Amino acid sequence: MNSKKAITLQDIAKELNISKVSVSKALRDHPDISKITKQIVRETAQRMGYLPNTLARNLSAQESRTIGLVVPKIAHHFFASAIESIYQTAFENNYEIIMTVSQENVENEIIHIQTLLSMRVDGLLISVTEKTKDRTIFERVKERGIPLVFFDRIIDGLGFSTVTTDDEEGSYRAISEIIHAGYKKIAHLAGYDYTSIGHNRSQGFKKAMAGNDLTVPDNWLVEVGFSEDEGYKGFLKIFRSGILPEVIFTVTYPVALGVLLAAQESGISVPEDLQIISFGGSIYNRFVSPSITYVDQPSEEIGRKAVELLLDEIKNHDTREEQHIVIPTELVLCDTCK
Amino acid sequence: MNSKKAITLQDIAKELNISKVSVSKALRDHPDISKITKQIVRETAQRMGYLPNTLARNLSAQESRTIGLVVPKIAHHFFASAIESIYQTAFENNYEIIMTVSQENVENEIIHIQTLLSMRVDGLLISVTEKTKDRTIFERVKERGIPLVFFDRIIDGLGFSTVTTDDEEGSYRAISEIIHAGYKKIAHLAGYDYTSIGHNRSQGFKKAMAGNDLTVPDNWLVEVGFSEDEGYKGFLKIFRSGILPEVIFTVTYPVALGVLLAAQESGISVPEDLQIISFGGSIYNRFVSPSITYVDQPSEEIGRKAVELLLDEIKNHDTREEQHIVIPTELVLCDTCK
DNA sequence: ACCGATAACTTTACCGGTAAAGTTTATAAG
DNA sequence: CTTATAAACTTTACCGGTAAAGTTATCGGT
Repeated sequence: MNSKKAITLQDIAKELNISKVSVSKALRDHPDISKITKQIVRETAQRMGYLPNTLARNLSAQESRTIGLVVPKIAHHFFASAIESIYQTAFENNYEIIMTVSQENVENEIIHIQTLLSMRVDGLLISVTEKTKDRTIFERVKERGIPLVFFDRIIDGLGFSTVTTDDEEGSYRAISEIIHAGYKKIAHLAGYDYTSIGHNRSQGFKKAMAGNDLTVPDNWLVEVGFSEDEGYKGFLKIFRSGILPEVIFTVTYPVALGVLLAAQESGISVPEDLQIISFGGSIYNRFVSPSITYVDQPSEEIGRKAVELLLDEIKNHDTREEQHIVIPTELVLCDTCK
Repeated sequence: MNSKKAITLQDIAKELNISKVSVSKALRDHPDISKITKQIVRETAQRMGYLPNTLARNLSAQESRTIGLVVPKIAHHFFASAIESIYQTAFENNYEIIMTVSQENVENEIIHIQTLLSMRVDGLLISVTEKTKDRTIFERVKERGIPLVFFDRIIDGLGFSTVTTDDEEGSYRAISEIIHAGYKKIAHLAGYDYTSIGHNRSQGFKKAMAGNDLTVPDNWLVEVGFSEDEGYKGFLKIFRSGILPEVIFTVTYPVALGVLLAAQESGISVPEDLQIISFGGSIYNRFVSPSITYVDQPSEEIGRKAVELLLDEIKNHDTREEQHIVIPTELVLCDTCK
């Protein structure tokens, strides 16, 4: 029952008394080989259950038709959905994806990038962890000339292309809109400022507040991670600091859920006593009560664009300039912030 | 800016005026090489940014330390969570995962399995689509002697190991429990009977009903797919057929959400007029209103066990017997079925 | 002084493909 | 009747590693 070694070109060649190169050519429909031989070879390969050895082919071809993907998490609506569309788009273009998960851990991220480089992927698709600051590994990738596209959570200034949502603009418009709806006391559970999305979403928030002559007390601007847990803690920080705002704007959807939970446990009713608005939603949001008003990120589009951009860079290796695609978002009004 | 070809053992060898085999041995800490040389080689490799070519290594070694994974979907709580734990467990054991997504499509599933075999993965981890009936491809895998472990959605009778939840028993106990709580009119949106989970969950349901001398009218037993969409349609089928049951038991959580949505749109209040109970839950369920009583599947444990079992089979290739691990579930009471 | 053992390499061969450069035979052109 | 040309192969070389076998130089034992 042991794994008998797989059929190779040589096995087929021996069977037919021709050279393995002829078999290789026949299967690739090379003009050197006659129609009859091609036919026979194809049938024999089929019959013997031949499957080409991708390792050998890629080693020889010096390309792998494989893309390396590094994401911080899977079980998070935005990523699950973006990943699904990345897989779909790659599949349609005949590329394989090798995905790795950093678990929001910087060391894992580095290990995974190295592993993917070792596997000689044709390009990299990366969304960094919530803690990534050090750029060294990315500079190394740059030196090697491996195409890389960042999506959603990016590192800029390195000359790599990026695909993001309009974090600043989207936040700005969303907050402006609810200010015009009459809310004035707005707090922000922001992402760490050294993360691209943390910084940009926070910028949009600040601009909207400043543009409407509203000030934000220090303890209404709290830096947190991107998880539910962090939202929970973040709410308590604001709650305990004294005065509760009318609205809390959160950097991600899980953070909003954390706030919701912490508020409920603290005896604060949402949306009666407190409004929540988040950047990013979830397919489950419409079942959540109260459903949270959110800035919708088109996750599938981000995934698709990221793959397309990367494939473009892989093909037009030397000619391509770095590109920065920004995908517009829109505010979806739900039970909160009415 | 083009991708300059990567550093190889030969490059390091030339730099140091030794043979590439010595470099290879030095980096692998082979006893043939002196301490001083090893030191120099390591430093030089580091300095030159050497990363081993996994393709070449695996081709030569005839093993890849890679597991092929085939799942039907990602953006579904059970899978997102199981996948995350599969990745984690593989990472801890120094294995890479190559995941592919069938999108519940049988043809894709076959293509992906072939691709993974071509990539010479050391083993396969598969959860089949909701439509998979044909066993041919799995028989081929068996013939090749490649270790394969099915998880959650399995095909049995082929001699492969499986990791599942106690679908039948879990359903049986859950339904028995709510019968004892006083509910008698219970419908079931079942999965297709040729799927393992569809069949087993349905069996458990039927046994519980029969065991309590309850009959199930034909139109209260509807076969559907595993998605929200299917739940929506399934509810309408029951709703339009005349009499509404007190409880609808759904084969998956997304199906339950579909029922919830369709019920609400049809003017049926949940949980006042109708109870829902589902096999499988979601981290978001506690935010859903009404939260749905569900049979909890330990998705992380399933993922972890599946990887461990597969690694075991990869290592003890010939000696291992097929194993069938069944992981117990428990009923989690929420807003429905009180 | 000679022999065998050992340390520290080097050379050769192979993994399973593909590209490039032969080789043979039939056929068409001059 | 040569000779160039094309068709249909075969041979050789290479991709970047690793295992196995071969090569030196050194050293201790007798």
